[in-house]
Parts: sequence; structure tokens; C-alpha cells
Amino acid sequence: MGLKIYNSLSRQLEEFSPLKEGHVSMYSCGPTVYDYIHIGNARTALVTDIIRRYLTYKGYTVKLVQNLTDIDDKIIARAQTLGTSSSQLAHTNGEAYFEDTQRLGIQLADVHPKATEHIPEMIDLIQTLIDKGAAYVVDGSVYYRVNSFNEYGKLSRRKPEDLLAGARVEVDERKEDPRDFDMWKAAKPGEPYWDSPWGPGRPGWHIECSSMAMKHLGETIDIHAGGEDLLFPHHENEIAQSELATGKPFARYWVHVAFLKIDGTRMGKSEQNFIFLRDALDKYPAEVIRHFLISAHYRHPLDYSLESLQKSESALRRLKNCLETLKKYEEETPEVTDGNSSTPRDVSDADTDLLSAIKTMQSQFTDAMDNDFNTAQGMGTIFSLVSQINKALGTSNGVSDQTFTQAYKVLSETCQVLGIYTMDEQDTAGTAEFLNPLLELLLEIRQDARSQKDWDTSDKIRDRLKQLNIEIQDTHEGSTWKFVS
RNA sequence: GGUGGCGUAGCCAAGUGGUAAGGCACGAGUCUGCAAAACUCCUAUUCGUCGGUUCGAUUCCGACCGCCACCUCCA
Repeated sequence: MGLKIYNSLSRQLEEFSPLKEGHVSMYSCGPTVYDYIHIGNARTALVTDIIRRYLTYKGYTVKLVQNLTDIDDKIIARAQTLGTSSSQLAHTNGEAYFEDTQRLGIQLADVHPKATEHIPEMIDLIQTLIDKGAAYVVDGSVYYRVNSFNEYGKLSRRKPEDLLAGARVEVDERKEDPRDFDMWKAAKPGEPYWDSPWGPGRPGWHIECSSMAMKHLGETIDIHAGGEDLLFPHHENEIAQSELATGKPFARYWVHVAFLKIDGTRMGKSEQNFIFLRDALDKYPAEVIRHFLISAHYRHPLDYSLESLQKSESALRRLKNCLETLKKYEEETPEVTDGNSSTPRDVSDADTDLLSAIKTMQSQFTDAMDNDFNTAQGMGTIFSLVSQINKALGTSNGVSDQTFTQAYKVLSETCQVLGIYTMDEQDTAGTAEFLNPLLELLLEIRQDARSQKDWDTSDKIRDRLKQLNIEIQDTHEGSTWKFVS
């Protein structure tokens, strides 16, 4: 079964086949950098990241472009209140965006174009549209003539009369039609501007994405992603501009990510109910936040709460325990490298069972992800395998080290598609190495005390270490320690 | 008013025209000197309500109730 993607344009699940075999071009609408991003913004960025990781896992070569809108009304307004320049503010927040998303484990896109660095391309595109009679100039601003594109509304399924009936459409006497939107905004006094054939001004939001997407990915791109709020008018307008200019389909698959909610309503900057991603990252590990954000299908709303994050933390602990146990197995197993790996060895029933469970997980995980990137379901398959591995680990019923090694390999690779298991050593690793001999000594002393039933000493060591965030774990194979928070 | 979506156990959340994945919590157990940690097991005759189609519906259709979003800058 191949990959299916829900295409907002057709409102259907479609078989995915890229324009150029083996290659996928993907554009994701990035942030307007007038502030830090919140967790809701992060959801879209994360979904994009996972789609890209999965396509790569499937063997595609993916080119991902994600823009930065670094000039717009909000940036100008915010810069004024902060007493800084728009470009400085955009630069600072742009850097913060990269910092935050990378902390979340989101890989950098192949290109992160900035609007202000593509003004000539935008001017060209606007000129093309004017030449085609699809735009008109009024007082130094350029408007797109919606009436000139008869497919307008095909993405959002909005009819002209519906739009007009809304009564919330901005009234601007200078427009021929209330639906027309600006591609070039004439600069008001004091605003930053770029020169253009129509006078000083700045690009409109929609033209930015049209022109940057086409510049970096060509006239037709495979996947265009963004938050569901962008469907109208942003994406509708991108289509109108791009398709009228080129006469070709702009994007073949439109992917829209549902909102992150908080207390049942949308998390949004205007609602003032958001939580900055960086603040969340200060409290929870990146994998926990990732786990939470992908615990529901991307087209379904997800409600943010501390409780949900705690659930993710617990779930992830279960996964990590399993992975770490398997990893130890691998380290303790000398690699058999006789150059001929087909050496026959005894394969027990238990091996066969676990090996088949691993295969089942792989195919079910792929099925889940092939079904419009169903991360929630994919996660389910991962945890089912964890359960089976734990059983095998617990019973020591003759599962070979090689099988556990295989389990570790497959499980960790699968988790990495979702980005919920990083093999990077924790920053505590160095400290742990230093402390280990000391702790070994303490554990030894404690063990002596326990042998003599000196519970006071034994418990004192345990309790005092606990106060230092070091937890002693007594197992049947002796005592171990680890950091807890 | 127009458009789209959602309602599944205590909570979160997949899913299918043929009888409900997974996670968290709870409870029980294994281990332990006691704990903790870890692991195992257990938990929905039922999928908002009412009708209809069907041999059979949670899944399809209709109505209703409740919730959310977009139509204005927002991922």
C-alpha cells in the first residue's frame, strides 16, 4: 500500500505520487517573525518536519522550503512600540525561531527564504499579473483582480456571494471588488519601503509565498503545508496569483494542520492565550512536547494542558526504559563480524516470535503513516512492540542477544522518524561518568549495611541521595542509580 | 447567514459495514527488609441522542443536541 495524503483541494484522501519520481518538493508557510512562536505554531512546523522525515524514510529525496515573513504590518507596529527597526526585530525573532524549533528537534529546511530578500521576484510576479490584466494599480498599491481568475474559491469552496454576505469583508473604496487583495502596499510615511514601478512600498503577504515557493521549487510544487487558518484567504490567494501567472497548478497536495487549542478554544496570538514554545521547552524535554503534539492526528484539533504533557512524559518514560534496556544489550553483545553474517545459529521459538512482532510493527507503522501520516496510530504500533519486548525481556525465555539487537535497531529507527528518541547523550552524561565511581562506592557501603540488616544506614544513603535528585533502584541484579528531576 | 470539522472508557486518543489500537490514571500482582523504580495483568456488550438503510452500524443516510474553527491579522 502506498502513501495517501488528504488533499484539502479535493477534500479527499489521494494516492501520493510526486511530479518527479523519487523527489518531493514541499513548501511550508513559516512564521511572521514579530514575536516568539507559541506551541500552536510549533505544531504546524512539527507536522511538516515529520512529513519530511517520513518521506525521507520512505526513500524520497525531499526538498523543503519554509519561508520567513519578515516584513508586515505587525512587525512594523511592534518595532515602533519597542523603539527598534522592523528589520532588527525581524532578525532577532527569526533567529529565535530557529533556536526554538531546533530545540524541538525540528530539522532545518533546505531553504528558509526571507520575504525581504525576494522583493525583485515579487515585483516581477506582480508585473506579470498586471500585464495579464489580473491586477490594477491604485495610489501606489497594486491589487489582485479576483474576478480575473474564474477558479477563485476552489480551495476554500467559497462562492463570491458567500464572501460578500459575510459582511466582515474589509471595505475599501479603492478596490473594484471587496474580494480583491493587495499584492503591493504603498508605504505610509515613516514605514520601511522598497522601490517599485508603482512607487515605494512593500509586498503583500500572499505574493511572498507565491513567489518564494516558485523561485525555490518551481511553478508546480508537490506538497504545500500550513495551518488550517491559512486555507482562506492566504492559500486561496496564493493559488489565484500563481496559477493565473503560470497557467499551471500551483500545489498538487494541500496539507492543512488543525489548531492546537487551550481550554477548548484556539490558541492564538490575538487571543492572548498562547504559551511560547521556548517556555514549554524550559519545562519539558523536547521529546515530551513532540510526543504530545503528535498524539493526535494532525487534522484533528488537540487541546493543550499540563495534564496532557504529563501523560506524554509518562508514556515516553515507558518507551525510553525499553529502549535503554535494549541498548545495554547491544553494548554488551560482541558483534559477530566474521565477514559472513549468514552463519546459521539456533533460533528459538521465542526469537521467532519477537522477530515476527518486530516485522509486524514495521509494517503496521508504515501502514499508519501511509494513511495520511497517522502518527497517533503509528505510536500505537510502537507501544505494542514495547509491550512484547518487555515480556521477552522479563521472561528470559531464550531470546537471543541478536534478536534484541535487532529490536533495538528497528525500534529506535522508527522512533526517530517521529523524532521521539534521540540517541544524543544527555548533557548529564559527563557528570554521570565522573560520579559513577563515587556512587558505586556508596552503593557498596549501602549493600554491606543491608547485608547486616542495618536499615538505618541503608535508608539514610537512599534518602539523602534522593534529596540530591539521585534515585537508587534495587533490582534482583543489584542496585543502580540514576538522575531524576 | 455561508463553509468545514468534532462528540469513542475516569482522562487523552486511533479505528472499521461484521462486532472497539495505544497511552495515562486506578486496581491487582512480580520484585523488595520496607520503599521507590521497573515490569506483568486487569479496566468500554459499547462508540452524543433519536430514527432509517442493512443479515449486521460505532462505522453509511437523515434529524436533533452539544462543542470548535474559518469567512478579518493569526500556524
